[in-house]
Amino acid sequence: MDAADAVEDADAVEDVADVRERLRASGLHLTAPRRAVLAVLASTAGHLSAEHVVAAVARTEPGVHRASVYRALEALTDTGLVQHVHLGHGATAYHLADGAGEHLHLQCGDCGAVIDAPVQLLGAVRRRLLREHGFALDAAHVALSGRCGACRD
Amino acid sequence: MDAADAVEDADAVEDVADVRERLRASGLHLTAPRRAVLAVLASTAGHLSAEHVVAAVARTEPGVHRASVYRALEALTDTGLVQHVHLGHGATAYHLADGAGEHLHLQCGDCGAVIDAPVQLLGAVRRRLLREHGFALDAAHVALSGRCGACRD
DNA sequence: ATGAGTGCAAAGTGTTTGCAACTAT
DNA sequence: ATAGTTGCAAACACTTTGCACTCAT
Repeated sequence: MDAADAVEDADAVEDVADVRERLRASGLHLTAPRRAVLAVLASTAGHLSAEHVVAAVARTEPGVHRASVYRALEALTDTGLVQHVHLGHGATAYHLADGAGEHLHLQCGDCGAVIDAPVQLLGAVRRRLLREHGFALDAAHVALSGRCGACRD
Repeated sequence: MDAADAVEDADAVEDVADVRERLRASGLHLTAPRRAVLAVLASTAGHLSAEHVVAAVARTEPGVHRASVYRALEALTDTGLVQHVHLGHGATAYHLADGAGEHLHLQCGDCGAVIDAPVQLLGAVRRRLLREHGFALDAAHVALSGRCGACRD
């Protein structure tokens, strides 16, 4: 996938046919709960907890059960459409997989805010961990903890 | 305080009088649950979940309640005697604050193993985050996620 | 048609809290 | 004496699971 379906302004996951296609590749169906979950994630720039998604989905699709949202998030993660970050403090956060590539996450231990940062920030560390510890770092999968500028008054 | 106290090795946290001193500095008492929790942490090199500590404490001090262990871990953390790491997968892990200084943690997403690594590994990243994002990284507070050498086969 | 997916209720972790009784200082 | 602490039970937040039914394909 390159020039043809290259990344435009429009987010690829908002294209229903494309989503159905990707799900089909894994033998999965495109259902109302999954569509609703994707819509919620697409409508928010930030990182949402599963419970937050549950609440948001309830507004447009009142019939959708909490468990279905959790299962939808899992299925969409498996297909690569959605990604999640484990936060030290609080619940797992979900966001659409942006075509641009992964980003890593900084979480403020005081206010809880999650800040995005470029992955390459840990590039050198990743190489060193691999070489010296045989450890293949997945930098985007957990948020780095610390204190944000606003909270360091 | 019995004769056995004289036999302890150099580890400061194993010195009961010293521990009492540090707790006192915060107006805290040295109690049976707290002593038991420290003993458990001192007897294990690795990182223990709160529930693991609960189980271990139950062996020597059957009367100690689960809630007291959680509260003891919190109190001991506040005084700096104990530290904890948030793991992406699974419960928070506790360990004694080693006088040598902090170390950071690598967790394998496959086998769950927690590997220690030197803090300075993230020294450059920490400086850069502070300068470019105003973010004060606490590198030891969450485990970095990835896949360990043994699981990459 | 048929396997994938759903809603529901219920259970499972991991952790916290209100409160009366207790104890280290 | 008097904070600080405990045990207990119950609540808590987040997430998973078994099951019978429904739906996308």
